[in-house]
Order: sequence, then structure tokens, then C-alpha cells
Amino acid sequence: MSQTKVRILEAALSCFMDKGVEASSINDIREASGISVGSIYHHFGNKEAIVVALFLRAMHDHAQMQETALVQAGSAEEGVKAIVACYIDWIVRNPDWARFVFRYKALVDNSELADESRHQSKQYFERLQAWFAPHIESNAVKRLPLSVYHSLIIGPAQDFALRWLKGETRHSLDQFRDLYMEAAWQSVKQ
Amino acid sequence: MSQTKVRILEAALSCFMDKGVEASSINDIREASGISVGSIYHHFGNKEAIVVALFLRAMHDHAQMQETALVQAGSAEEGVKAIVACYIDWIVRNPDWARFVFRYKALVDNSELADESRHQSKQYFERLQAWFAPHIESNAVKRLPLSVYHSLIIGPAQDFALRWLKGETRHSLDQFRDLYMEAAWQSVKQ
DNA sequence: AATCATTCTAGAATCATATTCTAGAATTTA
DNA sequence: TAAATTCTAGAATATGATTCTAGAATGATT
Repeated sequence: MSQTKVRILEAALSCFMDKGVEASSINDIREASGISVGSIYHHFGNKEAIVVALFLRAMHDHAQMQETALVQAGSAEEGVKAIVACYIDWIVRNPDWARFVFRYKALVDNSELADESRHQSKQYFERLQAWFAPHIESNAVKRLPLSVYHSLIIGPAQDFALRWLKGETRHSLDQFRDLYMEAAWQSVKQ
Repeated sequence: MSQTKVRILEAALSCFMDKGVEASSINDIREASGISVGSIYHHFGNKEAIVVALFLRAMHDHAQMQETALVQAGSAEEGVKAIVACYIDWIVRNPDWARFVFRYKALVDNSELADESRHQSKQYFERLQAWFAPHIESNAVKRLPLSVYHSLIIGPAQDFALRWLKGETRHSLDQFRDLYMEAAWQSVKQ
């Protein structure tokens, strides 16, 4: 990735965090980055593509963290709990990125450029699938579709995390880390 | 609500479902409703306010359905399961509304007009709180903050429902209704 | 019932801003 | 080195949200 693209992305992120995507104009990004409008369009084609690029970066970062955690897990229980822990830890460490992802998820999904995002998400799911397979065979966990696993494991923490990010709860996310880990395991174990 | 406002909302919803909020112009809504641009602005002030009005309608409709289900519930278990059942049933019956809500939730949240939405959501939570209180006292369910309850009960179904609405799973939502009801109860019961 | 104030409707004018265009500079390739 | 390509810049264009102006409908007051 060229120096110019990186500078555009960094400036865009700071504008987007600050005022939101809609309220940030290309001219704002030009001012923040020092890169001309023409050059921004040369590299990204349109504003949406900048949002998508930032989104993919965040997702990729989280996926890598999860991958690392999963290879270290020695049992189904450890793995399931690691997924939840990882999810919560990533959000606690990167609350701005997390806010960005939650806020613009739907925008990316409905974008013309959603293909790359779907592709990345598919790969993520395939890796999860591969990890779960032996644990299903050994009857450590229930036999369920992957999307149902995902919802049972991540769903609760996700809902609470979103509320936490919006400042709508006085409780900390960390505080319930163990609760969500345990709940996830209880709901998928055989 | 005046006849004119209703006609604007109906036309707007059909445009939004069709092309999305961004791609629908005020002129599209004028053509679909037969109401002039000036009149649309007179009634709503700006485009965002139309989105917010539609969003609030959907939320209110679901909240009412849940309210009805909760007053009929005779025990903590029935109540918790009713919340999940209601949630899934509402989505299955109103998939277009549900898609709209998921897609524009963040837009509404970050709008200047989010106050009414927050107010409605606060009321919803207060009613939930009131319903749970006696069941906490009687030790039927764990003692947890309301936002944690909400996440444990709705989180999994919500995550799966979103995937289902996007057509990303070949499984039906209905098919796992009982599973999600049971999982919710298991995770909050004492 | 006539006057006045208010609310509503209409469409034209304005304004903001995403995107495209044109020209030239820098870089790569043959 | 010359041609081809990629990159940068800023001006021009186009789209569409919002505001403005004028007049019609409705309601209140006498």
C-alpha cells in the first residue's frame, strides 16, 4: 500500500471519527491529508471505497488476533472462550475502530464494493468451521450450523459491547468478560 | 398524524426499501407520494427525520407486541422465552421492516433527532426492568444489570436473524426458534 | 361574514459537495 | 531516451438537499 493511500486513510479515519462519514467531505479529507482531490479519486474511486478500506483493515486486525488465540486453544472449551475473550479484548483495546465498524457495517454491506468484505468474512467463517469440525466429531460441542454457533458465542457480548461503546451502560465491558465466556461455552457444549 | 404525513412516510418507505436511503432523493419521494418538495420539508424538515419517523414506528410496533406477550407470561421462564419468541416472530413476519431497522439503526443513533429514539428505547428498558424485578427478588433469575440481561436473551437471536435477513444462511430463522428460547433461559436462570 | 393569522402547498432558486475532466508532472518500461 | 503509464492538481460539472417566495387553504376573532 502506497504512502499516499495510507496518508489518505489516516486522514479519512480521523475525519470520520470526528464528524461521521456523511458530514466529512472529500475536501475535509484533502485538507487533513494534504493530498489533492484528484489524487484521492485516483487511489480510491469514491468516498465509499475509503470507508470500505478502513472497515476491512479493522476486520482483518481482529481476525488475526482471533486466529492467534485459536491456534493456542487446547480444547473446545478453551477455544470457545478464547473467541469471546478475544472479541471483548479487541473492542476494549480499540474502541474507536469498534465504533467505526458497528456504525458503518451496514453501509459497507450495501455498498457496490461489498464483495471484498464478503470474501474476507467468508474466509473467516471457513477458518472457524475448520476449527470446530473435530470438536463436533468428538461430541465436545453440539452439532449446529456455523452461523448458529457464531450467534450463540458472539451474540451476547456483541449486544452488550455495542451498548457499552455508545456509553449507554454504566457498567464496564471487561467486568462481564468471564460471564460472557462462560455463557458462550454453556450454550454450545454438548 | 395527518393524511399527508402518512402518504409521505409510505412513499418514502417504499423508496428506501427499494434503493436505500442514500440513493433515494427527495424528488423520488415527491414522485412516489405526489406531495411537493416544499410540503415534504414543511412536515419533516429534512430527509433524516423521515428515516427516524419510520424507524420509531417499527420499534414501537415491536415493543407493543412484546408488551402483550409479557403480560401474559406467568413465570420468569415463560417471560424470557416470550421475549425471544416475540423477537423472532416479529422479524419473520416483518422482514422488510426488520431489514430497515438493522440497516439504519446507526444512522438514527447518530442523527440530530436521536432524542426521541433514545426516549422510546429508555421506556422500553424501564418496562423490561419492571417486569424482571420480582423475578430477581424471588431468585428465579440471576441478579444482573438490565443491559446484560438484554444481551444474553436477545443477542444470539439477533445475530442469527441479521444473517438470515441478509440471506447469508440457508437455514430458516424459525427453525431455531426453540433453540434460542431455551438458550436464553439457560443463560439467565438462577 | 369579513378580516387577520396561521398553516400548508408548490415549484423555482440556491448551495453544498461528490464526481469527472483536463492538463501536466513524475515514474516506469522497452 | 522516448513512449507509455501512473499520478497529482485544481477547475468544471452535475446531482440533489435545502431554502426561499408566493399564494392557497384553514381557522380564529370580531
